[in-house]
Amino acid sequence: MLFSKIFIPTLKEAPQEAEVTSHNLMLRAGMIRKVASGIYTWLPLGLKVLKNIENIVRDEMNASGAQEVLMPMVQPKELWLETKRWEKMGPELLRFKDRHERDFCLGPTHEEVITDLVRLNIKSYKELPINLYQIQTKFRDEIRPRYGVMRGREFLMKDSYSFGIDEKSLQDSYELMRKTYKNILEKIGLDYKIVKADSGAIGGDVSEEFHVLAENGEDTIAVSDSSEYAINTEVLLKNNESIDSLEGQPSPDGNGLIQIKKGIEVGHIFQLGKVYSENMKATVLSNQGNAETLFMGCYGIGVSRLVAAAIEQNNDDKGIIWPDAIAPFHINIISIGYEKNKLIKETSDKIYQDLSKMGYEILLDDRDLGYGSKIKDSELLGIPLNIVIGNKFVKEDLVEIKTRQGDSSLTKLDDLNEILDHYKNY
RNA sequence: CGGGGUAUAGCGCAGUCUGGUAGCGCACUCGCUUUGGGAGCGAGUGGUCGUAAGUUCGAAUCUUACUACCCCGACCA
Repeated sequence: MLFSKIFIPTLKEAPQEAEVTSHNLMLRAGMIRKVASGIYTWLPLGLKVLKNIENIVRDEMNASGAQEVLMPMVQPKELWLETKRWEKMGPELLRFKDRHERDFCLGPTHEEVITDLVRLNIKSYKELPINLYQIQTKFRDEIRPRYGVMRGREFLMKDSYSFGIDEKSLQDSYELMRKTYKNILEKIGLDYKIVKADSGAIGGDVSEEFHVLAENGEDTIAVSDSSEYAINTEVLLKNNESIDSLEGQPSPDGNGLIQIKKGIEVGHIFQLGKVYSENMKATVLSNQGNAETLFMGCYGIGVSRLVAAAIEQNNDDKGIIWPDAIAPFHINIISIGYEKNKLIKETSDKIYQDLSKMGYEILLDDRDLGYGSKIKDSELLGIPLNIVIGNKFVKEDLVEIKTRQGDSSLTKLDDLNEILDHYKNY
């Protein structure tokens, strides 16, 4: 894409509304704009990243055997009455009436709708286990939305729900999702921890959170310094103990000492058991011909939150540093004098074509600006690799290859393929 | 909901104390010169100063009420 044509309204100065790094950078890089508190429009650059993450999530979910569906955002009161959540949930459940005075809510989650779907359409143990998921906009009227899309009211979430005939089936589904979530976070390229958690209001027995480690994380987690063990400090702390008192204590799993870290919760997996299926009478016939209540699990990933989390974990004072797998563009061709110098234009266009054919997402900065402006923007946007074509090319036949991390080298254009092979591990 | 803060051009700000009809930087438009770390000169565009009411000859400025947004807390997949 040509930089001069794509809609990326970057900001030189930090907007006063953003105090958190990822929020600040998403606004400055022209990824999002606010419509109301906790409600955002995604602009082309932000949307590309969002879609990249969404597609990784989708690929891994499909690979696990889960099937994609799309449920409505608007849900009728009647289903929520069945699980008693119409009364239990507070104002975070946004309720309204249609023109016939019938009550509805905006879906903050979809246990009711999915359980209704399954109980009406799955009748035999032979159709189980099944795992259905969607990637969809959720709405929760948070008490205090904050930090941009990190804690928005409207946000994109992948939520999936597994149904099985017995406890064993649930555990298998849970383990499969646990593995799938690890694959997703590793593929995106983030440093994370699986954290033992309080299952909270959703109910059920077993639950673990996936936290992306970052200094600005909202949650404080205790991790062992010598094992994989991690636990949410909310679970660990008893009567008025301070978080600091945990640091250096023996880890509860018996391995090493506790370290306190900050994390951003990007995923949560639950073994719900029969909580919802009992309330909603979701049963199938077993091989004995008996009606058996379904065992249910639910698994969420905050797709839009992952965008912010990735930035929180990967940035410097110049801007964003995207992991290759989710970068909006892999390579930025910084062409200095594009409109004025025919050789530079033709060479830039040629490289653009060649690299695009190789499967890279390419940005070509054709704007009538100097090197400084262009490299600053590229650094702000976090594009992993830059190819600079300017007067060094005209005079000495050299282009500069410069990574977002700061490595740079000059090379003849002939060597480009070889150089790029080095960065080809996307 | 409790506490704190902000609201003046697209963004960042000054002007408010001490009332006199709005300004700076960046961005944007046009022209010329520039082009390897956010270019220069010249000429321009853009604001009923968050909303409403009040005080006053006169309000961005004083008074009152309201709203929106941000931060801390409670809360939260």
